[in-house]
Parts: sequence; C-alpha cells; structure tokens
Amino acid sequence: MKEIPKTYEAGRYEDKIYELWEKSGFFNPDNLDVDKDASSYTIVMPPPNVTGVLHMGSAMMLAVEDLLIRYNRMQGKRTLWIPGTDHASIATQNRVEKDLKVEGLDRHKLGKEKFLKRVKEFALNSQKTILKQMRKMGSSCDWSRLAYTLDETRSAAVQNVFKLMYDDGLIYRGKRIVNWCPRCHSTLADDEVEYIPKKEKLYWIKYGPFTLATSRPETKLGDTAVAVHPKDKRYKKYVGKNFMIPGVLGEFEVEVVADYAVDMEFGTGVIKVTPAHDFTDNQIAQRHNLPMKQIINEEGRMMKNTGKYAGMTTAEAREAIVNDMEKIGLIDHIDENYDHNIAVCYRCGTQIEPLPSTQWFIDVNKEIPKYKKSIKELSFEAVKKGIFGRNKIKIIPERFEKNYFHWMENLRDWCISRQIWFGHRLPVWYKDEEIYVGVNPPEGEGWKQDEDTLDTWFSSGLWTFSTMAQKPADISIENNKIKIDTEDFKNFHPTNVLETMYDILFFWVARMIIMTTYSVGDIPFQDIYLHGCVRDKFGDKMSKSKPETNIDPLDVCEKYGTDAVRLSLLIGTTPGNDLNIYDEKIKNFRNFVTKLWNIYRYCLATENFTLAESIKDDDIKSLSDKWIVSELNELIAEITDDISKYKFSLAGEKLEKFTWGKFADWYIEIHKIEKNDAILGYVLDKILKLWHPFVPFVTEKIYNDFYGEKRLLMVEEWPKAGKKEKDAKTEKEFKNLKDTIAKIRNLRSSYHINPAQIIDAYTEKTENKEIIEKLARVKIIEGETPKKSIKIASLDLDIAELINIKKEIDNIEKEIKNLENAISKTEILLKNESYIKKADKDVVSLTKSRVLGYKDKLKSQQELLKNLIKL
RNA sequence: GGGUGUUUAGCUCAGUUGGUUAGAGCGCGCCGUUCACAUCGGCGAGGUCACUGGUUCGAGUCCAGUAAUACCCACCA
Repeated sequence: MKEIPKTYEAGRYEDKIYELWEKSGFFNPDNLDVDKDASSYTIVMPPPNVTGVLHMGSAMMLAVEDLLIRYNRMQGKRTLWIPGTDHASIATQNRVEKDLKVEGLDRHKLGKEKFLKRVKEFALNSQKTILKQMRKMGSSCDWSRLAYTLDETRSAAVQNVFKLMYDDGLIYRGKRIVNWCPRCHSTLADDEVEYIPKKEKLYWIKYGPFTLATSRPETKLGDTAVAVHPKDKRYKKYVGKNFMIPGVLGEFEVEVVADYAVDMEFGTGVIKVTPAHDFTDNQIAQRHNLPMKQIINEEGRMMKNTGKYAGMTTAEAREAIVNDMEKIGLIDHIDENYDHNIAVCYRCGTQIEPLPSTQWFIDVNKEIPKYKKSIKELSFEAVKKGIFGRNKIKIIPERFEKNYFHWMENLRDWCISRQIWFGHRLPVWYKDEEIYVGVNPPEGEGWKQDEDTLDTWFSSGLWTFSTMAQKPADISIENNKIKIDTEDFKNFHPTNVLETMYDILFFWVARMIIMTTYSVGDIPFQDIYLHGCVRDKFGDKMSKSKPETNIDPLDVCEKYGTDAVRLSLLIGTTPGNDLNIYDEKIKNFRNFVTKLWNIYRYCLATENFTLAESIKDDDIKSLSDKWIVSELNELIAEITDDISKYKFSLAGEKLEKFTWGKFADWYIEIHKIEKNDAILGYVLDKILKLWHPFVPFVTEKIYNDFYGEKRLLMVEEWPKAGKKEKDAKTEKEFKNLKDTIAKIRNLRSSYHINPAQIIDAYTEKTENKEIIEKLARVKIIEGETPKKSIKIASLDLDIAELINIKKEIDNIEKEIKNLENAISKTEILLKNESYIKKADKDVVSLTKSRVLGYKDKLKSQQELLKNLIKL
C-alpha cells in the first residue's frame, strides 16, 4: 500500500490540480472533446471591481457559480463561464485619489493624463491579484474569454448602444437637480450624500392667500408655484388658479397645483415650490410643467437675479430676507426647534446645495418605436410574464420579484453622465452649437469630445452580451438593433443564470435587463439567483477595520483548504439570506474533507481496490449491499433535483449525511466483515462525482490517484439514479439491524460496560450474526437458553448482573407510555371521519402503517418488561 | 415615512406543495485508541418552533394582528 497521509493536505495538491484542469482545455467549450450539439449552459461572471482584492462575498459568488458550472458540465452540457472585471469608475478613482493624498498630491495637481495613467496601472495591478484569487478558489471559467468593462471590445459596445439609444430618441441632454457640494465643486451621487439630524428653525410665512411652513425662506425668490394635496378639501378651490404673491422684491406670480407628494399633515398642508433648488419641488414641477428659476450659483451664493441679496451666501441671505419679511409683516411665526435632516457632503461635511445642472439622461418612459413599449415596460414584462418569446425571468428567492416590480414602477429617468475622469467618455462631440453622436469622431476640424464619462452601470449593464464579442468589429448596429456577430452570441446568449448578491439587484441586475431587452431584443438571462451577504461571527458586515472578525478568503483557503471554504459558503445558507462565517465553521467542514479523505484511505487499503462505474445485479449480495445501493439511488435522484432547483445547501447536507452517517458509519464498518469490494468501489465512485461540484479539489485528487492524468473527474458523467424503487423491505430489515446494535451499544454505555468486554448473547437463530457480533461487541451463542438475561430483539444478553434492573424497568415503562400515547393519538385520528375523507390516501395509509409500527415496538417493549420483572 | 425579511436546542442555522414522536453542525455530559479517520469513534442531555387570534380533520409551515430585530428605498417643505 502506498504511504498516504492521514489527513488531506490541501496546500500540497490544489495548485497542481488547478493546473491539470486548465491544461486540459475543458474550461473552454470550444475544446474539441466537447459535444458541440449538446445544449449550452452559460454564466457570465459578475465582474469584481478592480479596487483591490477579493473578499468573502466574491468567494461566495465563485463557489456558487463554479458549483453550477461543474454540475452542468458533468451533465454533458456545453458549458461556458465567462470571467471578467469591472473598472468601477467612481470607486476606483476614489481609491487612487486616496493613495495620492498620502503622497501629498491630488488629481488636479497631477493633471488628467498622468492621473488616468496612474489609475490604469492601479487597475491592472489589482486585476492581476483578483484573477489569481479566482483560480485559487477553483473557478473553472474560460480564461480565453476574459473581459474587462473598459477594454476595447466592451468600449465599442458602449459606444454603439449609446448611439442606438440617441438615435431612438431615448438619450437626451437636460437640466436636472443634482447634489452639489459648493466646496468641492462637484456633483455627488445619491449614496455619497450623508444625512445628519439637526435642530433648525421652521418659518411660518404669509404667502398670498395662504400661510405655509418652510425651512428655507431664502428660496422664495425662486418659487414658481405652490402645491397642495389633491384630496385636501381646504384648498380645493384654489387649485389651477394663479395668484400674485407679495415678496421682499415685490410681487410675483405663482400657480396652485395639486400633487400627491404633498403631506396634508405637515404645516398648513401648503408648500411653496422651488423647482431649481429642491428635489421634490423639481419633480412636482416636471409633473405640472412649471417654470424653473435658478437663484443660487455653484459657489452657493445668491445670483444676480436676486437684487440686493446677490452675492450673499444662502445662510446670509436667509437672515436678511427673514428680516425684511418681518418688516413688511410676512412672517407669521417661527418654530425654533424643528427636527430636521440636513444633507452634507460625505467628503467635507459641507451642506449640499441642490442645483440644476446639464446632464445626459436615458428616458425610461418614452415609447421605443421598434417595440411600441418603453424601457420600463419592457423590463417590467420580462420578469412579470416573459417577453420576446422567452419564459419570464425567474428570481430566486421569489420575494425579490416584488422588490423588482416596485423599483421598476418608480424608476425615473436615468442620469448617465458623471463628472469623473476615469471611465468611458461619452461618444458625443461639440462644435459651436452642433452636437454629433457616433461611434467615431466626426470628420473635420474643431470638434471637441464631451468631458464627462458614463455611469459605470451603463457599461456593466451590457455585460451579458458585450462579453459575447471578441473584438470591436463584432459589434454593429443593424436593423435598429445591436448585432453581436459571433458564434458565442448564437450559442450562449441568453445566459442561463445570473448569480450575484441581492444588494446590486437594482444597480446592476435590473440595468442588464433594461439594456439587453432594449439593445438586442432578448433577455440577458433566464434565472436570477441571489445569494446573501457574508457576515462575521456576530452578524456584522466584515471590514478590514475589524481584523479580529474579518476573514480573508485566501488566508482560510491556506489554513483549511479551498474545499472547506467552499463548503462553509454553500451549506447552511439559503438564497437571499445572510450568512455568518467564522473560523470554527470552516474548520468543521475541513473535518468533513478529512473524513472523505479517510474513506478513500480505507478503500485503498483493501486489496486490488478499484473504482467501479457500474455494478452487476449479482454484485449485490447481502442486506447491507441492498440497503446502501437503494439509499444511493435515492440520494442521486434527490441531489440532482435539489441542485437543479438551486437548493445547494439541502443537497450538500444530504450528501454529507449519506457520506458520513450511512456510508462511513455503517457500510464501511460492515465492509470490514463482508468485504464486498465491488459495492465499495461503486459507492465511492458515485459520491466522488456527486461531491465534485462542491469540493472539486479533494475529489479530483482522489480520482487522479486512481486513474492518473488520463481521466478527469471534472468531465466525468453525472451519476444517474438506478431504476429500482426504494425497497421498503430492505429498509425495514436494515433498520432493525441498526436498532439492535444501537440498543446494545446504548445499554453498554449506560452501564459503563468496558468496550473490550464481549457480552454473551443467546438466540435460537439470527441473521447478520457477524455484523451484530462485531459492531455491538457481543458473542452470539445459538441454541442455549440462559436463565437470567435481557432481551434485545431476538437476542438474550447475559448482562443481567451488570445492569440496574429497576432503572431499566423505569425506562421501559416510560417508553411504553410514550408509545401508548402515540398509538392512541394516531388511532383517534384514524377514527376521525373527515380526516379519512379529506386527507390524501397516501397519507392515511402511511398513518396506518405507522400505528402498526408503534404496536410492534410496544409489543417488544412489553415483552422486555415482563422479562425484566421476572429477574 | 414607505417597503422587505428574520424570530425553531446554549450558539449558527436547515425544515420542499400543510401530514412520522421537529432536524444538523458546533458546544455540553459520560465512555473510548477495537486502527481508514482523536481533524476520530460510541452513548446521552437539551426545543410549549417570538406572542395572540383565525382557517383546517391536521399548522413550525397558510392568513390577520402584536412585539423584537435586520436590511432596502425616500429624506420631505
């Protein structure tokens, strides 16, 4: 026998095994040995940001996707997993700016060109690390198709889609309110705004026929309307009318509109509408076509059109205006302690100033001529009822569909321009008043490209189809649609499943649905599988600032092996639910891998052991053989069903139970007696295959030891369940055998009978004699009848001297009581007419057999009791 | 303010279309090197399934409400 280490030393084998896989070429579905006529299975990997290194969440994503890919590859599908990374414009630029700050630099000092060079270097470096880490996790993706959201081909996709949308009239340039930081001179994304609770003053001012409450009286100079709730009876008569309102700069005219955004309970139920300097007001203005009047500039100061207040900061202007209003009697009263959230810049803490700014937008409500539907409607239908002849996109878990619909219904025009340097430049050129939009710059002198870049989700929204192109020329506009002229697109699009964490369902997943349905007239994927957030031991988010609970996937892969890490991410978690992870948990799964390894060691130690892909009928000899084969058949059927329904945790648990609790604990123990190598080799062969998608390294390593490099487990066929139904008789007989052994063990344990002591057991005749003898450590003597003994099943154990009879009588009486309870409960149920009438027939017959089982048990317990009392 | 989850053993969590006396791992208690495995084996203790009501022959599972807790969206004059 070869010298095999007692434990599986992951670090010794993992890299070599990965190399073996990669060299085999089977990651690539173009491999000559892959059946080209087989149906395809495709996943496009959510591209990790090139902002640093892989975290536990990415490890989760890779574990789930690799499981799906390996499972389907073994199912004989033509399987493709496309890897990639995301340039993540804002996040990456911020990250590099942080580095610059440490060096006492900033991007303006460095200049755009040098800065971009620096970002590019950083991104490249970080990408290298990430790709290495993906390999370490065992990801069987096709590296020949590696993509990057900012590479040439993906850029071509971005430009083409932009042009298509522009020509369809969906992309427009317009003024919108943005979060503006007057100190940083920059727009802020919504998630870059922080809200701080603060006590402020609330001014109740007289406003023509109304009195209303406001916290920003200085914006009165930009008011163009007042709004009330449509159902507010108090103000119904004013709606639709215009009024002249007295103000500090004289009278001005406003219209009264009715809008549901107004809260009747707040203040007097009337609000002033300042479309240029408030988000809600701006929306109201859009709905009612109200004019917009800007009065605050990018410095946060009052503009020239504010007369004597021009040049003041908003705070100064507020004080001055309130003063003046008081003088002419426009102030009703002032609340001093109004609880209020103020919006500040996350970088410098300066209060942000909502300002109108020129940006590019995608119109989500406009009807697209070729589909006669808007973007919103297309994306809604794709999930609601299916579109373009496809089944509806299914979200797992289903409850997220509700969130999706809610989000989609409330979707507003998507602002796609960003004042960021790193990213895709808009394919827009200006020359004087002229605007040109196109993939290539226009001919002629004097054209200047727009300085803005695109929202990073614009390019990642194209990901499922842009990754199907190999070069820029593969992408074109044809018949008013995006055409990807490649075999990949024909073979692998739409993809089967999009797997990611639920937190980017809206940011990204929804945008892929939007961009793909619009651009190529198809869905991007059929299913969406959402995993939860990987948290630390206490259920908190992991972060590098908490090194005591933060887990680096590479560290634990090193420590416990990648297989153990994968198991800890796959078992004990359900889709959409968060999962806590910590060292001890991973260690437990490492222990399981060791168990699997030792099953293999045991097998190797048997003479001439070999893995068997199949067995003949007469290989099944004993009760135990019948039992394990029947259990295995059931397992294969269930695991296959579970994985196809995305129930990985359940599948893993069942596999674990079978491998450890049935195969190792019982069958292998019995094999030591029966030595049926054919069955042993058969079961091992099957469980290696079933386990492979979960723990690819250790299973491949074992397979490799048997077959060498000629055969790869990775591309072996997924097991098929045998035809035989589960055999109830075998099941019952084996259960009796197990129960007999367990009861004897139980007695031995209760009375501390030395494990080395062999107990005499008398019987007239017994089956499976040797198994009971060895596993229960008894000696079976046939034909004699002892005077004093304890009866277990058909065995009379000579242990009467060793046990406490009274205690045993108590125990058995308790058990008898339990059984009687169960029997009477079930019999009452069986007498219930409506139960018999309404319940499933199968359920009723099951209940009947259950009662019989109880009665059997009761009988044997009563006999045992009689027997004990005699002693 | 609006929405969506979660609540099952000391801990972390499973529990499929409602149907055995509700499960696993860890932890805990007792015993143990019979050799594939002490990263192990054997045995055991531990739960009114958050609470209240309803539907049903039958509820951990479905419905309504309550409480605790987490997250998402909006940030509002």
